[in-house]
Amino acid sequence: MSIRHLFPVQSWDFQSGSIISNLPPKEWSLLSAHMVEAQYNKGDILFKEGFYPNGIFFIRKGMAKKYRINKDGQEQIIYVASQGELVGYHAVLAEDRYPDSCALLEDSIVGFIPREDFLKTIDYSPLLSKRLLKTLSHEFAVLANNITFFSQSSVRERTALQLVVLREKYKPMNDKNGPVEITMSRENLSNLVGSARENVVRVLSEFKEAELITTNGRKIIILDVAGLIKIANLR
Amino acid sequence: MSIRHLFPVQSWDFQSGSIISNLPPKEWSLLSAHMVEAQYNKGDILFKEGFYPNGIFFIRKGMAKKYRINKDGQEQIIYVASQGELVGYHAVLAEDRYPDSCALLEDSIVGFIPREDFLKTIDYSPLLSKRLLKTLSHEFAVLANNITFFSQSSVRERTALQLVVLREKYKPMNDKNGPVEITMSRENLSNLVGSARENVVRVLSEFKEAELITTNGRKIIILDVAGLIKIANLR
DNA sequence: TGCGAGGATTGATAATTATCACTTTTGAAA
DNA sequence: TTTCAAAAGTGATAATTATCAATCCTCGCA
Repeated sequence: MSIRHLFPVQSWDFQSGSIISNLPPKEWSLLSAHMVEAQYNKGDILFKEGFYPNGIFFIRKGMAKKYRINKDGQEQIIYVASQGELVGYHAVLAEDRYPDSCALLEDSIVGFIPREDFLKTIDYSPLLSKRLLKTLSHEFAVLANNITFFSQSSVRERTALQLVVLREKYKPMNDKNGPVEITMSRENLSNLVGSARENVVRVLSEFKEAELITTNGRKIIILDVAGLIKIANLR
Repeated sequence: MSIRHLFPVQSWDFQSGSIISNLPPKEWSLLSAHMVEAQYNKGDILFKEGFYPNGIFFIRKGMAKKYRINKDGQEQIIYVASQGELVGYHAVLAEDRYPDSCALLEDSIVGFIPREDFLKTIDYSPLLSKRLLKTLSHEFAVLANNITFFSQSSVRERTALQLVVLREKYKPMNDKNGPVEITMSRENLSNLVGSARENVVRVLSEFKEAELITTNGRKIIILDVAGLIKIANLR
């Protein structure tokens, strides 16, 4: 079931996949000349905040979290990147250290493109430049959304929203018919929602009671997206 | 007094001014070919969320807030842009509506550059493209900072941080020696901090008691930046 | 120079969220 | 299967933040 008529998915999604999808052959061969694909395990770290970047990453299969850890060790997940998305390009383009860290949420296949190839392809291709400008500008809108929502919504609303957003990301891993299963630890979910685990768990219990979701072991199964969207109370 | 050794100013500032500062003559003449400069009054609106952009704005003198308003009418200030900064380019580059609104915080002089000239200059100038990519990527880091700080810090910490950030923005309007005066309504300050006016006022009273700040009428005068930075408790 | 509307402040209290302590459940390994 | 460490869930309570109701100040304007 698509929810585009009920919920502005794109307002919460970077759509970084569109940067390289259907790139002309010449561009793609320049970019992927030295691309190395590798298998990663759940929990593996692609890059860490504060380090200088050597290249960018392409998530061919799997899912990753972009997050920051504050001085108290508290983690905040900024974004969940899924299949087809690029990560790690901000630091390269800003000519700066990584502003966040990135770890895999499940076993994944990830391509690595060296910094030089990425920059060279940008120099060669106005199309790639344009696409990057477009995606980065769109990301601004997504993050502005996030800031507003974070500062003005309750834990209950934020949890409902994140479940709706996660549902979109976990869709490709699920049976096309049938409800979407989200396999994310309560710890990660609360770091995404930006609240303590206990609070998020209590909200989940409430949602379960209201039959908006159900659980199977540790998995969260979304039963009523429309209901969750209503609770998220966007506008 | 510079606080760069105490506080990472750049982590909280878009630095969009660097996009057009010292642009080569040819680029600048293309970009500014039809630029119109105008005087605006405090409170005037440059653009509104949801509208399609016709061009970008250059704040020659003054200050503007970028903000979003949620369905309850609650305003969240995303960013305060000051002298020398560009605003409104995200929507043009994303080929989308404005993700936020922008209003002037004081009487200002603002230049308007038509969409077409901006895009044409980007097409012509790899340098401008590069600078935009760099600035947009840097903005990502700033917003990621904001999200983390918003979700993990108390109103007291957030208020201290914003005062430090605002001090930098209000510096140019103040006597080079002497402390910096911030002329911002408590309403705007609390919309920036992301809390109710009353809470922010109480925090200000506490800061005043501790002689970190003082007030003169409605103006806030920063007396002890180092103390505020300590309270902001960054890392 | 005094007036008044809007902005700033304070106090009291309700609602939300964080934290700590503990029990139950889960799922992977023996 | 059985076991057990880690994850999930629950309850009680503290801390923070929001909200409502007043009152006090400021500053532009008559």
